[in-house]
Amino acid sequence: MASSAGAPASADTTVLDTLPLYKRLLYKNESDRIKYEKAVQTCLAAETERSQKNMSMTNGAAAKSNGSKASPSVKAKKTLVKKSAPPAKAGAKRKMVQSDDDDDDDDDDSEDDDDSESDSEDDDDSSEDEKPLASRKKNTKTTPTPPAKKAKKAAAASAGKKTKKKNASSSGVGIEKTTSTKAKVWDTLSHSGVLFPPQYEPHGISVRYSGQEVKLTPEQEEVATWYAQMIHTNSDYIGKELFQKNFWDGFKKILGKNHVIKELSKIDFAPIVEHLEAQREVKNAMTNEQKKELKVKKDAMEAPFLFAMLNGTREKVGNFRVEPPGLFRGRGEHPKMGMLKRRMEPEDVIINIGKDAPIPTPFTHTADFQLVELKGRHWQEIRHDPFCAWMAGWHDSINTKDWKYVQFAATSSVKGESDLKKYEKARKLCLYIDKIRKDYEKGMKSSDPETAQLAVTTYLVDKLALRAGGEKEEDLADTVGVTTLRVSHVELHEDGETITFDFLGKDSIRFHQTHKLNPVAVSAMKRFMKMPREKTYERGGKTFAAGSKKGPDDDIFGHVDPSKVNEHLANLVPELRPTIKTFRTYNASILIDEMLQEFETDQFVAQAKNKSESVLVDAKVAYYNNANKEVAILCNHQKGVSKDFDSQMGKKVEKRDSIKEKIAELKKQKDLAADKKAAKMKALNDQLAKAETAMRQKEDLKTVSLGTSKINYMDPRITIAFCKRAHVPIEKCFNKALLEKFNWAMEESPEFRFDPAVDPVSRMQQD
DNA sequence: ATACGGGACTCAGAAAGCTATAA
DNA sequence: CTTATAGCTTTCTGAGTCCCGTA
Repeated sequence: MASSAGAPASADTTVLDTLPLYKRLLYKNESDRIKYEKAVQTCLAAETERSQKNMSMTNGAAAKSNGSKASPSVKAKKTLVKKSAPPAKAGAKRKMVQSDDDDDDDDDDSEDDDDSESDSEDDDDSSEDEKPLASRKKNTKTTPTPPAKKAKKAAAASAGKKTKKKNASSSGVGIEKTTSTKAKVWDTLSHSGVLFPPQYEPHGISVRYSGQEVKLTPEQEEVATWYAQMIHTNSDYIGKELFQKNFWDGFKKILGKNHVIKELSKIDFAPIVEHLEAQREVKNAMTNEQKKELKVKKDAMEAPFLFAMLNGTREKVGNFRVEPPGLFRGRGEHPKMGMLKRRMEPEDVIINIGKDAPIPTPFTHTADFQLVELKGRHWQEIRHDPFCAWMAGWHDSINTKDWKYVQFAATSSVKGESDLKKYEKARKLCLYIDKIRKDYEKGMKSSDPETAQLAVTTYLVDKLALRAGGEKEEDLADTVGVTTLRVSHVELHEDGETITFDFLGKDSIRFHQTHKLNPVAVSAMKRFMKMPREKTYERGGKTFAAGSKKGPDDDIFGHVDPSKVNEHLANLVPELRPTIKTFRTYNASILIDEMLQEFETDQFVAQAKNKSESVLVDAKVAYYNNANKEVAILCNHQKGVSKDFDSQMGKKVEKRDSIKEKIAELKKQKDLAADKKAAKMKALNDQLAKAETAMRQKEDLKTVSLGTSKINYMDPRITIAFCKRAHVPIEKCFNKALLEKFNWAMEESPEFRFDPAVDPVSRMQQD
């Protein structure tokens, strides 16, 4: 793998000097390069050794090592592996490692206990770097090696609030983070608060009601304009009965009793829609200079809100703009779609800020981005809670239990820290996954229904990366997760192991997949579905009594809920306390880690001989994106098919066909010099290949969204290590925003492995 | 209940592609 | 005829939005 870059250098220049710029950027200096290359070699050798061992042990591993030699099958195998048995494969691999050095592994476990404790302490240390060492040490560790489990239990026993208060009152220094209790986020915090959306500027245009012009008050007009806006943008919501009903309920109140307008269907919003269309045209007609000028004004206006001072450091703020009023657009069949979302006022907003920081002034702004102070107004509350990372918040006016928060941006250090923690937790799950799997494989055979249901749900979480699925109120969209799956959501096939899931998950995104699962789990599910209803509940105004026969709308796993599953996981692995969510991160990361591990630069270069470097890099990136795609499929990250997908696809087909025609024509052509003809042919063939790749990509990614897994699920260190190993500029995989967000991971070494048991660096530290 | 992470969608601007024209 | 360029159109991308779910 490393040999391409390890070519002998001439006497006066180092190898590093001979590399193209993007490769040079990967290393600090020549010795750094050599170090990396060596590490890569070692890592590869170890990997080869392991896979050879695996080959002699298990079938799955044998398939793997065949695959890496017969590269054409790699892709096919990928799909197979992913579809049929990712955990099994991953498990087999880790099992190998563990059985190799059983003693080590036991040590790993106990050391890890300490790790998870000291992890949080480390964080404290780093956040307190500015403080005198003495005051740090005093507060972080009391005894050299406290029995971790004891500390945790003791801490867990005291309620979160209490611990919080205690810490808060302990003169603010050194928060004991021995628990999952919230940690102190800041000592000092200052910021500019929030920016309110512009006040409504009436346009004075009427609607027609039964053909008659009806004047509206500014307040009524504003609401009518929201609706007109959705007509204007041709929104799908407009056609929905529920949307219309909810809108009308709200609008009716704004109109007041005895208003001439009595029915929504008789209102003609056309005049306002026309106005909006005219406005859009004006906007589109703006010259680039005018646009730029506006942008400058906007930036200047927003500048004060962009950053906050957190413990003396300037950090970027996320969403400081208060959400403007409008019509609520729920996802899927949301019962509240179309309801009026009212305007938030300073009196609605709670500010969280340092005691010594100046209290921000509430501002709104004009259409041309001039700040306007909201005089004589006040905030709902000024809070000084250093255990909260938010700077402002307000109650959502639609889902009144919901809160909206102004938080730090994803690129901020606080978010980076919690990101790292999330991935480290998921990584450690690798060390316990065998234990968990053994537990649920045993559990699903249990005759105790709760034990069996806990086991099967955990199995599904591990296998399919499903979400938890909490109990939901009736006034929210009817979506489910693993613990709330209903009888009608699964179809068991004849063979007793194939199962088709079809349900709406988060955001009402359809999960429609067929899998071959563990027959024991499937037969257990069959049993659960035939069991009498576990508990009485109400749904859709009807009461379902416990003890009766289950129907299609009944929960399959009536004995369990997310907290029970999470509790079970926590009891099983008290050192880590993984949750259902941890499995999603774990599964996504381990999948891409293993897929990228199978990429071998040398082999790749050999295949791609006589290709230009940029083509080569493109191909590597395509390999990466394909792995990313598998993760997105695992997590069921989808995107809506754009309205003109078909026409766009049609164009691509046309283009390909026209190239084909040109090739056919060229073939017939006789009166052309052979060399010229060959050159043309090559160019056309390249074009054809490109066009076909583009078509395939477009079709493949028609409904798959890669971004979400890249942002939230795949440990960035895996990607960074891959880029370093394969000599792909990191910018090809991470855009500007992600580079910034994953700043914490950039120094990762090329041999990084997600599984700490396999990661050379983690192993070194363990020795 | 609170706090936060995750999620798809939207829209504007950028990039890429296309066409007409001129050199 | 090829090539370069300008000016337009289409497609892609990223930032921002605002809604959803978990612990």
